[in-house]
Amino acid sequence: MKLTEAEENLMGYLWNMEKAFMKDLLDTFPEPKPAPTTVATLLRRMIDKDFVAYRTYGNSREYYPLVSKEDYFSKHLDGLITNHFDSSAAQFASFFTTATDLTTTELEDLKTLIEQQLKDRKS
Amino acid sequence: MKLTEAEENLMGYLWNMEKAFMKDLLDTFPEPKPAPTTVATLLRRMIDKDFVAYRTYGNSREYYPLVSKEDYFSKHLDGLITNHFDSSAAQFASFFTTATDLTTTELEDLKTLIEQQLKDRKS
DNA sequence: TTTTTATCTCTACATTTGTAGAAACAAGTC
DNA sequence: GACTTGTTTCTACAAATGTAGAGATAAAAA
Repeated sequence: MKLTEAEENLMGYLWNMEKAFMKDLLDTFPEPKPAPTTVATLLRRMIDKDFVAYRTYGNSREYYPLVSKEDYFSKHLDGLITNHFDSSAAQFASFFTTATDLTTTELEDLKTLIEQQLKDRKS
Repeated sequence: MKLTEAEENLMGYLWNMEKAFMKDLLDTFPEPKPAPTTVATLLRRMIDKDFVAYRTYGNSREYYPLVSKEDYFSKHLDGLITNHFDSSAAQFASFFTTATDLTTTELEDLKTLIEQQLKDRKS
């Protein structure tokens, strides 16, 4: 099961806020804000898909993600790599570093990160 | 303009083959193959969206991509990073290296690649 | 040249997606 | 207690998507 674009967008807010009431979500949307019923519908669908759950507080609900951003995008990436990069994460990585316009500093940071990760594995 | 999932899948074949006739595309699909008219419809929509064009050879057409896989995914990535990683490619990169299960060798290759890229920039 | 095969266009249709009004309620405000 | 506000459910509906039949046609095969 996958989120649609509108749902994914809303989910983005929810990931940032960790948990939120309808009102908070609506506030987060930039103008022009969608109708409250629109957000309600999206939330409902996301609940049906088991991406979101909620706790009831009085008359309203506090929504929260059931799937972490990491897990979600990890799967997303995985699908992308499987379908379009010969299932090779390395191939994708190589594509990524060339396609994105990382600054020199960012590249250096990335290198450090990789070195760190390599070091961690040795243990 | 964006490709839908079914279209993107078909586009994947086209990118691999560089150019292809209807028949070749159909052959590429794994069982159960879609109806030829289904593929025809997808191609037509992709042509309308300017992602594909064709040369006429006799009675049939040789289709080819108008957008490179690199450009396409570059934009895709860009959108993803903008919307969910604070517009920071570095942040995404860091997520990527942890989320994907790169082998040690792949990590080393990636490191080499980055070093190469850093070296290239210095000139 | 009759038949078969491949391809293309047009049309169709069920689902999914994006968006939201109408109506029901509960909680807070006057 | 009547009114306003926030929230939810139900229902709706246009547009996008996935999938493909019917029919026209042209090339290839028999």
